[in-house]
Amino acid sequence: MGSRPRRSVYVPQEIEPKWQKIWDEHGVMKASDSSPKPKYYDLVMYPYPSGDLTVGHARNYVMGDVLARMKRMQGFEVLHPFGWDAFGLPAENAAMKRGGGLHPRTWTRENVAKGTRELKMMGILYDWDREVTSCEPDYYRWTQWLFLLMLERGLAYRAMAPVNWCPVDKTVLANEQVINGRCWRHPDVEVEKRDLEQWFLKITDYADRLLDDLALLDKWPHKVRVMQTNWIGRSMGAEVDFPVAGMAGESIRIYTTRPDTLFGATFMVLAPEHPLVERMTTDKHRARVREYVEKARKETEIERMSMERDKTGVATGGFAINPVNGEKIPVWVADYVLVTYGTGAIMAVPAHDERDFEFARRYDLPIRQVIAPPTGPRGVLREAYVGPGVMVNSGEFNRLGSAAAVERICDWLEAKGAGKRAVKYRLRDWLISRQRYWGAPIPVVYCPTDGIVPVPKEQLPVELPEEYKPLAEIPSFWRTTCPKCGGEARRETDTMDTFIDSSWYFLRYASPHDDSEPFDSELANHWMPVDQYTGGVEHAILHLLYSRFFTKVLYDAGLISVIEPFMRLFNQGMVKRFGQVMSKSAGNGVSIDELAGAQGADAGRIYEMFIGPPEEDVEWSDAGLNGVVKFLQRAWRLVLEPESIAAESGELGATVDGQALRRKVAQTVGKITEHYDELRFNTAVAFLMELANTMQDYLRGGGARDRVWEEAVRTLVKLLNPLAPHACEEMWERMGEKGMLADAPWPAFDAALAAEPKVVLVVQVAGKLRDRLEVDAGLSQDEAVKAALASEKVRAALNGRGLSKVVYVPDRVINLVP
RNA sequence: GUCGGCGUGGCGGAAUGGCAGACGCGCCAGCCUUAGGAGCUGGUGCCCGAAAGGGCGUGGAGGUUCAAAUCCUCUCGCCGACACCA
Repeated sequence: MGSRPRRSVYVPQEIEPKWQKIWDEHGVMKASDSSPKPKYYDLVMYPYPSGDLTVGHARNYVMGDVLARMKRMQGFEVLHPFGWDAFGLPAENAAMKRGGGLHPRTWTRENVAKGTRELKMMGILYDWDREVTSCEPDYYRWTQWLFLLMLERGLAYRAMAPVNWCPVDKTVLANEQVINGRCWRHPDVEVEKRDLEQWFLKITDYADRLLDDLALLDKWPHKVRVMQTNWIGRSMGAEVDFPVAGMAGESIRIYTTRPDTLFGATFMVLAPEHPLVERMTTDKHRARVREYVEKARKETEIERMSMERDKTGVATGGFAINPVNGEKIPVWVADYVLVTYGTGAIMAVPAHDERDFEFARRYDLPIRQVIAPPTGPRGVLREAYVGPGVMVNSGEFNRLGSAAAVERICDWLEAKGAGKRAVKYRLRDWLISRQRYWGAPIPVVYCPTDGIVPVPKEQLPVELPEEYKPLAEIPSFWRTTCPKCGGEARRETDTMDTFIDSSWYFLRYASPHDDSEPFDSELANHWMPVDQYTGGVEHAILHLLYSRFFTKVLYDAGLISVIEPFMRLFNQGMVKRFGQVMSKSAGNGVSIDELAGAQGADAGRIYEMFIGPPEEDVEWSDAGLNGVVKFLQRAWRLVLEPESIAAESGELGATVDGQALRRKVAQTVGKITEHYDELRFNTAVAFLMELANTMQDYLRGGGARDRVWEEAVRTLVKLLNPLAPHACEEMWERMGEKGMLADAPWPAFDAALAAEPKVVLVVQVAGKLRDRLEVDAGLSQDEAVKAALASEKVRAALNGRGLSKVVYVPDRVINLVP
């Protein structure tokens, strides 16, 4: 290589802007609604426009882009849209904190422009014509429309709810704004609990379907399905009425998942807020009970929920009758019973419930065992036994297994009218009111004559006023007339939780400019469901559960034909640097400008895919990035060295080396296609590196630059294209290929071509590796045994012993067991 | 506390019952070069050995299997979610 040929040098700064412009002009990622091709809906969770986009955040968008680009080349009509989750507290907080007093709208729009530019710099292609921004009136008009749909369907209602109230700001705070029981803006001010009328969505009506349909989501991460299952928290049990002693016709209804332990109930507990507390309490106990209830009410949610604190409670002095045995048991009040779950009252079975056990110990209440463990000592319990066992001390149910007893006792309760089977959920209705400016106004008015009146749909949107101030302080906003009677009325001044905005945006992408409805049903049915949904695991419950809920409501309303929105879900890991999640504000971010200006967006893209398993958090390293740059440069040289362009024609696979190269190319096509599809990008990059290495070895070994070589080069460029699209388009053009690479067909996998004629057969003797033999592929077991026994090493290991067993896995391993 | 996940070379990781360590980083030796944070060649799990070769090895201990990083049981460590839901 004395006199080097003049090389074309890879300069990403020149080619990246060039191709970004061309893609933009050609509308490469524009999705056609009327294409005859099969559709593929590739969606990434739309972000909050923080203005903080780094290469770390971009990782997830690169994943979506790689998939979109491959699916396009594979002949799919790909919908790959983008938008902005622009409403809500984060945007408002950021505007206040970092925007120097900017209006949230101004701040948001600036960040959207910035973010769009940065995404384009990374070479990520979206159908920008379909961009949605949740804070713009042409979007939130339909968010409001959907609220009205919920209202019509009886799924939106107003109710009193205890909320976090900041006495200084005179506003309700979101849970996220309460830090250690104090207001986030006034660290010295404790948040109060207030009962206020709030809007709720009845997601609990859908609890069963949300739970049962998780079974359809077999391509979701197991973890997310488990989390949603637990969040919904369905439990089966019974409601039982315990008559109150001395109060005819009055009873305490409890809920239990363990009706088999009914005979073990030695006392009862009411939540402090339970309506019967006051009436149960005898005069002697009144003062203490009132004091306790008062104290419990004052405590914040945070204090009350804080674990590892001793259970407290007071006796009411009242008694109730256990319906199964007529026993009179004392009724207590304690704050470990929650008024918001079940019936707000429990029967306490200290022998078989850890919490009741702890409480009974503390207040010296009786403990009666009614389930005998199948094994182990009986007698005095040192702790609650919560497992199954045999019924004891339970009258006619004695000697039954506890599982059978559950059914028998439920039957008994139902026959006697003392109780019934019941299902309860941990899931609560969704509180959507926010006393905040930056959200979609809830479109109702309060009329002294007509009560709550929805704003007529044709009057939507209820637009946010220009002035940035709590809506309740803007009379020009809330002073209005009743749509029904025309009289003076007051507008709702709360806005909606931002999770409402994101519960339907994936439908809006189907018809983003529709100005007569939230989405065109036909188009939504065409594109839905989302084939691949990619985003952070932090949304495992809220966003994903709410979106599933909305989808089911819209299905019931006949507006859409799918019951689940997202078929396949993927949670990508985060990019860290110096041990912390990369972000501009943390000062450890690598900006997209920096990257593009130095190693180039393509190197960054490949690196982000190569850096580690896509679902794991990964540590950014500049050294690792350099390795990828070298790979990219090597690929560039392989493809564009002058000799490879001036290829000779020749017979396909004329030489042994040529055949091997063809085989490697075919194998790589198979593996890359599969691994991109399964989002296993780190291994996909490794296979491409292997291919490049093989190609380089081929040339070094004197391989001809014939048609086999040309085909290898073309295939390498195509397979690499989704990862490094700028470099690959440029190579494609310089190779003299016609048309854009983005439009070129994806290479087809040829299994016959990929098959290895010779394989290395591993020979084990009694499970220990003794030799490796190169043999023809597809050997029969007899042939394999013969080949193995021909080996000196194998014979030595067998040491003259015969074979008692042979295990043969064709083309991989043969295990000879003496 | 409960549930879920993860523990593999100096490092990121690969292999989901069949050759442990693909691919890359780093490191070592050499080549090329005026130069190298460029390029090329070879090597690189650990231990014994001059070598041939042998032994050991996927947090730890057992087990299932012809065969285990992979499946099961227990255990240790780390991470995440939920957290009195009766």
